[in-house]
Amino acid sequence: MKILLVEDEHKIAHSIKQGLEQEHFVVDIAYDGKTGYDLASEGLYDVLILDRLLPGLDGVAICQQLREEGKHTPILMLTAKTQVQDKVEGLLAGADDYLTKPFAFEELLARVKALTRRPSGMTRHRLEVVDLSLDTDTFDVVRSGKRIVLSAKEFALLEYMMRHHNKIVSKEQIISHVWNYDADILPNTVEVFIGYLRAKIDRPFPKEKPLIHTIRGFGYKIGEKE
Amino acid sequence: MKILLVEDEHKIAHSIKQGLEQEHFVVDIAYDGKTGYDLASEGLYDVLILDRLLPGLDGVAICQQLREEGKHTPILMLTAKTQVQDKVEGLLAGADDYLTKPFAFEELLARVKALTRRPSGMTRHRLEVVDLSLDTDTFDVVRSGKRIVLSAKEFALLEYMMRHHNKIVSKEQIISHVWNYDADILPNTVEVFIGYLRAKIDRPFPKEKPLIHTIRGFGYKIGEKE
DNA sequence: CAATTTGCTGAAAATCTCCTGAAAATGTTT
DNA sequence: AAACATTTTCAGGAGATTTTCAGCAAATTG
Repeated sequence: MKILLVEDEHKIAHSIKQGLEQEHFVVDIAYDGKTGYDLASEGLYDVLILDRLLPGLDGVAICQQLREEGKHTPILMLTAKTQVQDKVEGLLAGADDYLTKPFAFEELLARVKALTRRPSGMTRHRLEVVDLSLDTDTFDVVRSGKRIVLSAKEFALLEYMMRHHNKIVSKEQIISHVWNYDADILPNTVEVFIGYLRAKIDRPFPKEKPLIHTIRGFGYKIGEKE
Repeated sequence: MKILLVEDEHKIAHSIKQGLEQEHFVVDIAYDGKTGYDLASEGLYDVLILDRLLPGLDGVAICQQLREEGKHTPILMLTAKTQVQDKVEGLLAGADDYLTKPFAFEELLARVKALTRRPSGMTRHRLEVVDLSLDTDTFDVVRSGKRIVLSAKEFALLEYMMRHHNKIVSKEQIISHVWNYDADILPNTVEVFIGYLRAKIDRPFPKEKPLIHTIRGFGYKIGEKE
């Protein structure tokens, strides 16, 4: 789960980033509206957190522009003011939720989670593929009743693949969704992590069919067949 | 938005119909598989909701048949059991989503909405020529309901030809579009790959007319006639 | 009907992709 | 700072794909 945080106050930005990373989100920061907009429009993020007041392009403007382009990434808007006026403006611009500063981190977290959950229906924090399940709330990963312990990156990779089960995902897609945008990662790194996942979720279950498949020349796929 | 609901239990069918109508969907009901299939194949519906277990033709069978005919109306499958086997079977048959009974109506609604949303949100990347279809998103290639596995270059070549179906494409055009601009490729390489494609998409279907045609002196063409 | 061109095909050669063990770099805990 | 875990790069090799080559068949030309 990748989040873009657009916030000009470095201190606040970093503390939020850190908090979200402890919750296993991948977080990129943009310190001004322009770069924020540029990054957001690539469409690689699952949630955007926009500050209402920003140097250059402000939160509402970014929001509006993205919506006009047909992008509907969930947006959480942060604002200093409590004014009803602001809230209305933000929602009109296309924001999905609103949070007034100062706020408790827990509150931010709750709303971000609500936004990430929304597209897949009601309360859904569990991904399942055949006999493998992954819980994005508790970070439990279980196959055939057995608990599996994963590292942060392994978890992020598996989550991404499970969100796209039965679809082929290329190494490039994986890199841009699972790693930060400024990370300079070789395709081989993905291969290595696929290897780690196989060692943990396929090899220990020789009775079951393997779930991770490589489609040579295209990428990888998680699912039962092929 | 028009929905076809194929469900033999009248009570359930009506309560679902009523709920969806409150959400401004237009809902038709078929109480058995045969009529369900007949109605569905007219292609007038935006979403199909199929019960897994039906008198006569069951949900999976309907699903399979429709897909083989190249119809890709989004399908939501309802199944009584939680069995992994069932889910897999349904998805293999070509369902887009499934829901296990009993379910909360809200959940059904959420999924139906998700299915109706998809076409507007994401453009279906599917190319079709007669009974051959190629999905540039999932990389699935299917002819007459049969999956065809292609290598990366074969896929790229077929994609290019299908984007220009019924048009003649020269070997030079193919080279410059399917290979990198700096690749130094002999025309014969294209001939070889055309051979590979024929072996995979024409030869295994002797009952159908071949789709790949050589126009001596000019190039190749993909399409029904000539 | 020869002579030439164009395309097909089997098989060899060249190249590329992916996997893996291990080392290096980075991060975390104690 | 040491011990440990995680992330990332590197290098070698197995196997699949891509590309070339060479001989043959079919069409075209004169």
